[in-house]
Amino acid sequence: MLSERRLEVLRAIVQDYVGTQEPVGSKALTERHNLKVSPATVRNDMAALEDEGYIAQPHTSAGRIPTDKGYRLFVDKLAGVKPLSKPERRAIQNFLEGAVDLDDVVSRTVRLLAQLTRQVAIVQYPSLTRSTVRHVELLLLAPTRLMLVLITDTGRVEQRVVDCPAPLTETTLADLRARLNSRVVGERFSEVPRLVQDLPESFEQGDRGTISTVLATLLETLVEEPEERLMIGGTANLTRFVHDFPLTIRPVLEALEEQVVLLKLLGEAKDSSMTVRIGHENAHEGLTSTSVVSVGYGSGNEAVAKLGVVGPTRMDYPGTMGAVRAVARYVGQILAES
Amino acid sequence: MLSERRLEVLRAIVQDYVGTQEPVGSKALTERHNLKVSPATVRNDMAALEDEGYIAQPHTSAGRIPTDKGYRLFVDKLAGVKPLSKPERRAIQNFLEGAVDLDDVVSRTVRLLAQLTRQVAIVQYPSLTRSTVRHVELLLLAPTRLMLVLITDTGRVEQRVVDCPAPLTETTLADLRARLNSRVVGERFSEVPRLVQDLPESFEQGDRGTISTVLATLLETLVEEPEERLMIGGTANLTRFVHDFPLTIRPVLEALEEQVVLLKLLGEAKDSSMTVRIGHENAHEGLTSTSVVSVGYGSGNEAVAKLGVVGPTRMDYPGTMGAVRAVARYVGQILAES
DNA sequence: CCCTGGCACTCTCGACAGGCGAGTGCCAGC
DNA sequence: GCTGGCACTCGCCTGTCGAGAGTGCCAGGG
Repeated sequence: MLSERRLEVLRAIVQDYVGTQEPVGSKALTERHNLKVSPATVRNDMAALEDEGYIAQPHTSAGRIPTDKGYRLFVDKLAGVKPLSKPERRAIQNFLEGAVDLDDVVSRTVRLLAQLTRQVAIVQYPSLTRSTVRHVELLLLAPTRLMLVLITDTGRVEQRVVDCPAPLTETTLADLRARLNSRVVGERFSEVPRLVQDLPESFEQGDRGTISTVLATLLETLVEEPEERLMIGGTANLTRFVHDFPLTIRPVLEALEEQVVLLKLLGEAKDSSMTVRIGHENAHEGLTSTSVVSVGYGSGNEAVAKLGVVGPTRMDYPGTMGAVRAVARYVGQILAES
Repeated sequence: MLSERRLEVLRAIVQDYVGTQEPVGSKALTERHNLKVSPATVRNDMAALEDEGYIAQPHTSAGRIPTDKGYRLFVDKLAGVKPLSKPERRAIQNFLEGAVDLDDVVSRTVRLLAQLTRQVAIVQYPSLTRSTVRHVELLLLAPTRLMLVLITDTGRVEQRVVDCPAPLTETTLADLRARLNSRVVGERFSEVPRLVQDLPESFEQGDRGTISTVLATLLETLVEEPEERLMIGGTANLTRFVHDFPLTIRPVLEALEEQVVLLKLLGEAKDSSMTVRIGHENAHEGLTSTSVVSVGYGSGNEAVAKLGVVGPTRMDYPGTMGAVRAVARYVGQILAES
């Protein structure tokens, strides 16, 4: 186990390195933090920390920088979550309250998060699986073609065009619409398949094929989660780290374009509490020099989706975590109101 | 007026520079293109081209590179549009046909365009103003709160929550829904205000306020074009130009995050034909070292939106224009079918 | 009149060497 | 167990130099 002071030294190293982006030496440490010991002592501590793998030197005789393991310890034991200031919280609330629809909420959230953390922000759209049905609409486009519109309690809208095997009359359609809605409105998506299972049987023989087709499309939309969508923003912030540049930024931008990768990233943390994945803890190899801070958000107690930021491992963890948590909280509120 | 051969020299310079990304000298030119004259002659031509402002040298005694003016001449007079190969066209069609809804069409188009051109792709969602109404749906969420859903002929869906001044019954709502749809379905957005103007008068006194509120929201959605949305992709391609790097990429990423800027960018070209804006021709200062190739696309003869790519001024114009044109054409087809 | 080969000049780029300074590890003393 | 001192290492910066590429100009030839 590391002594109290050595932990203190590690904390100082992380803080200084995050601030200056440069390897930090023993002398600078004693000057900037009042550790009440001499540089020589700190050097001994640093040697110990290096043996344990918490810090490393880029080259012999340069200062030390934290390793992934060092950041991990810092986040777990040494850092709190820095709460936002009153004005910041007011600003968040004001900014989010102006949103007119779900797309707008998400896009505002992304911009806000990117601006607050000065990093790349990722916001997942409220997930379908945990949502409930608000309404299902069916529109006849042509005798054998109709459009299915699904509206969820989170305000999300999905639509599909369905080609029917046989023509359908307006009356049959109205009938189907009414019965369908009376069964599924207010229900969770996972319940829907069970609830509509026997619906075709209550229609005339000739229409059953069509009804089944429509229902199949509906279930597809619900179950397959055809696109767990998300929005990202603040990619320009990547350019703030000009040092190790093109090498780092390229794979990150590529990873960010792969929605699948990002969804997996957000999905990896099982529960909805705040999660920090540092450097190589991220499975995707384009992101091994970045850290991901994510948290669930939702309209009620339960999280319906996640949001977070991606930044260099050398990020201001307390500040970032504070911003992410605060934004998630307010977005939850906004969703609950609408 | 420039002689035939000098134009040929300019073309050669542009082609070589686009290929190699390096200033091109007189000797290399005569070797790679059979100009049938000596390097010395080419040097004289180059001096003339430089006097006219079509090319420039980064430093004394380096090769020449084209200026914005040079690219402009190249695009206008010297370059054709390079048609895509059969397999490429097949691939486009196959890829786009798999789309399930409008979002999917747009997202596939973006990815496709980014991949084909190896540049940043921008696709605007089909615009509301030129669209027609397919259906308007009204749902009662609470006695004084309803949701308005607008579906356009391009498959786009907009929804708004409306707070009513007075409670509304299901029957009145059904009545409104029916009358509203019978008037506006199939009509252009610009016609709608006129068509619904006298609608409140046909309802009972007590409901008129509510009806007016609903209609006002509808008109707002139609007219204000509250969000001309678009999607971008392929930003990782920006990192292919590692040379002048952080300086260039930063403002570009920032500009790309500003949807307003991009919409203006696409909107600037008045008609829907292929437009190329080179370097400083772009109003936004973050984009002065990039070129934008854009074209309108639509389901019928008329364009409903635009798409294009953003890349460095030193891009392969014929190839890029070919890809952009082809993609626009196929997207139009897909939209027309659905 | 235009093209051509030759020549001197300019300028960038990479390699190399030397000096500087930051930072370290170790040791003896308190 | 902490501290000051000291020798050492090594990366970075600077200046110098030579090579190479490209140019502009000029005189000669078709």
